[in-house]
Amino acid sequence: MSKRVTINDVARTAGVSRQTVSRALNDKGEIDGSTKQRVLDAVRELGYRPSRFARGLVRQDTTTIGLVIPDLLNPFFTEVAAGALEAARARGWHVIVYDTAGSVEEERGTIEVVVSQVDAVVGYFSLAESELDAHLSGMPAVLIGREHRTPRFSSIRIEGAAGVREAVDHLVAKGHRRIGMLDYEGRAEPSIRRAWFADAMNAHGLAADAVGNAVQSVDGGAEALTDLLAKHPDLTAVFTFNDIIAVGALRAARRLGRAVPDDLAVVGFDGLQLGTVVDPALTSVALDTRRVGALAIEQAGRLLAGEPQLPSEELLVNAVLLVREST
Amino acid sequence: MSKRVTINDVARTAGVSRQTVSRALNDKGEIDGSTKQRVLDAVRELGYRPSRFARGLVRQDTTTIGLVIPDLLNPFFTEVAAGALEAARARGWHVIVYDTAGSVEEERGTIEVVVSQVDAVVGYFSLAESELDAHLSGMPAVLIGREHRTPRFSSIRIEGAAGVREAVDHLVAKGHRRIGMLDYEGRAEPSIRRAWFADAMNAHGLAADAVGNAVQSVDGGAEALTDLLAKHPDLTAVFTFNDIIAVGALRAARRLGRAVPDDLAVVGFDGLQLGTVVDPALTSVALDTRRVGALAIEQAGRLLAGEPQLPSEELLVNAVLLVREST
DNA sequence: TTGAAAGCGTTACCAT
DNA sequence: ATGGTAACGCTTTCAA
Repeated sequence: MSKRVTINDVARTAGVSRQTVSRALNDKGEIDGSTKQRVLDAVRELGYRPSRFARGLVRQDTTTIGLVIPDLLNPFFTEVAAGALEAARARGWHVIVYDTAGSVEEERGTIEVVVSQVDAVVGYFSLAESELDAHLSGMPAVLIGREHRTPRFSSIRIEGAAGVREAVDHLVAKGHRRIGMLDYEGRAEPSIRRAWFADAMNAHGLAADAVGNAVQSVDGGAEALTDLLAKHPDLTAVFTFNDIIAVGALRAARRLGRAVPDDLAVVGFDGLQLGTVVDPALTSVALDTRRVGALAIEQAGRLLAGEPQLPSEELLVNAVLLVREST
Repeated sequence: MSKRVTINDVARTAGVSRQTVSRALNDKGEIDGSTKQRVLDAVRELGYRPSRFARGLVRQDTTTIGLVIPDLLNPFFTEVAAGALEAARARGWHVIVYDTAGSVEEERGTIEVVVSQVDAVVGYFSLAESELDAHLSGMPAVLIGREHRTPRFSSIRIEGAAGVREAVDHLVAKGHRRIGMLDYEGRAEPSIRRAWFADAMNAHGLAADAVGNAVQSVDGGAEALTDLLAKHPDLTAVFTFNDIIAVGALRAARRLGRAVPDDLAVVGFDGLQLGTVVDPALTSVALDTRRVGALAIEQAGRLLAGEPQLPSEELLVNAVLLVREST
C-alpha cells in the first residue's frame, strides 16, 4: 500500500508552497496563470487527491445525511430514497444509504455506526425513541412514516384518512357495498390504515368486518386474498394495506377467475410506479413518495442549521386517490 | 448555529485530559472504571459526537465507496445497488449513492464531486474512459456492465451469450421458429445482446430479421411490441433487451389479444424480481444482480488495498435462462 | 492510570 | 502573487 500523496508532495514537485497549491486547486484568485498550470500538472502527475478529512476538518461545510431504510428492494422505500437523494443533491449534500434488512439487530448496528459517519439521520426506524435517543447522542433525526413522541425527534407523517375516504366513496359510487380489506400482519395491533378504512366504511353505514392479514410481499397478498375470499365470497372489492399486497391480490383474483375490476375491484395504498406495471393498472391511495424523501431532507437541513422547523402541517404528506384501472 | 462540542469540552466538564476522553470512548484499556463513567456522563450531557473528519484524519481506516447509478427507480439498478450495499456493509464500509438521472451532464457533475468524497467509485458510467480518467485523478474505479479498454480501469462484465443461446434453444424446443427481438434504442449501434441473439438464431439456421427498438420503459416495450407485431404478424415469440421492456411487451400482447405464452412467448433479460410480479411471470435470461454489486465492491476493495485484482474470469457474471411462465 | 506533546492534511489569515 | 503560521479535532506515542 503506497503512501498517501499529500499537498506537500505536490508543493515540492511544483516548486511552490502548499498554500499556493491550495489556491490553484480551489480557484481562489490571486494566482499567476503559469504557476497554477505548473501546480495542476504536478497534481495530475502525482495523482494527488485532497484528503476529505483534512478538508472537512478545516472548512466545516460538507454535509452528509444518513438514510436508513429497511429494504432497498422494496419499491416503496426505493421511491422515498430517490426523493431524498434528489433533494440532497440539490443542496450539494451527500447521502449514505443504510439498508437494515428489516432486522432490529441490523438497525441497532446501523445506529451505532451512523453516529460517527453523518451529520443527521433520516429514515424508517422501528426502535423505541428512548433507545434511538440513547445511541444517537443528540444527532438530528427525522423519523419517516411514524409519529414522534419526544420533542427531541422530528417526523414526516403520512395522512391517509381523507384519501382512504375518497377510495371508499369511489367504490361505493361504483355500486360496491361489500368491501374487504387486506391489512398488514407484521405488527401486533391493527394498522392505522385499517382504522381509516373502518371510519370511511362506517361513514357510509357499511361494516368493515371482512379484514384479512397479509405479509408484506406479493405472494403474501395473493395468499391473503384467497383466504379472505374463501371466508367472504360476497366481497366485490378490496382495499389493501399497500400496493405490494394489492399486486398479489390482483394475481390471486386472476387465478380465482375473478376478473378485475368487473368481478372484483382492488385498491392499493402508496401509489407506487409498480402499480402501472401490472395489468390492470392498480388504483391506489397515492402518496407523493418523492416528496416524503424530500421533506425528510429539508427538515434534517433545518435541524442542522438550527433554523425554525417546518410547521407540523407541512411535515405531513397527504394521500389522495389515484384511479387507474383496477376499480 | 451553536458551536461544535469538542473533545476538549468533554475533558473540561469531566475534569480529565482529552486523551482520557479518547480512551473512554474507544474502549482502550488502561482506564479507571469510575473515570470512564464520569467521562461517559459528560459525553451524554453535552451531546458530544466525535468529528468524523478529525478521527478519519488520524486513523486512516474509514472506507467510503461512491456508487454511481443512472436511476434508482429502475429496479435493475436497485438490485445491483442492494448487492453493493450488502457487500460494503459486510466490510464495514460506507456507500454514498449518486443517481445521475441518466444524464451525461449529471454524470459529469457527479464525477467532479465524487473525487473529493470517497475512496473509490463503482458503477455505471457513460462517459469515455479518457474523460473519466481525467477527472478521477487516479481514484480506483470499477465500471459495471461495460468493458474497460485502459488498464487504469477495472470492470465487471456481463456474459450473456450462453444464456441467450439457452433461451433460443428453449424456444425452438417449444416449437417456435419465428422469433423476434425488441432491442434497446438508446444507443447508436445495435446492442451486444442483439448480437448474442442473432448468433443463437443462426446456430439454429434461423433468421434474426424481426428486430424492433424500444425505449427503456414499460410503455416503450408495449409500443415496440405493437409495432413489431404489425410488421411481423407471424412471430410466435420475442426476446427483449431487458425485463422492463419485456413487461411492456406482456401488456401489449394482452391488449392485442395474444395470450402469453400460448399465442406469444416472451423472454426478458436480467431476471429481475419484477418478473415475478407480472402475470404470467416472466421467463428471463437471468443475471445474479446481487453478485454484480458485490463483485464491484470486492474489486474496489482490492484496488484500494493494492492487492492483486480478481482474475478476469471472476469479474464476469454469467446470465442463465430462468424459465418461468411466459414461455 | 493519567497527561503532555506531536502530528494527521488541509485551509484561513496575515505578512511580504 | 506567494509564503509562513496557526488553527481544525482527534489519536498516538511517550513520560510521569
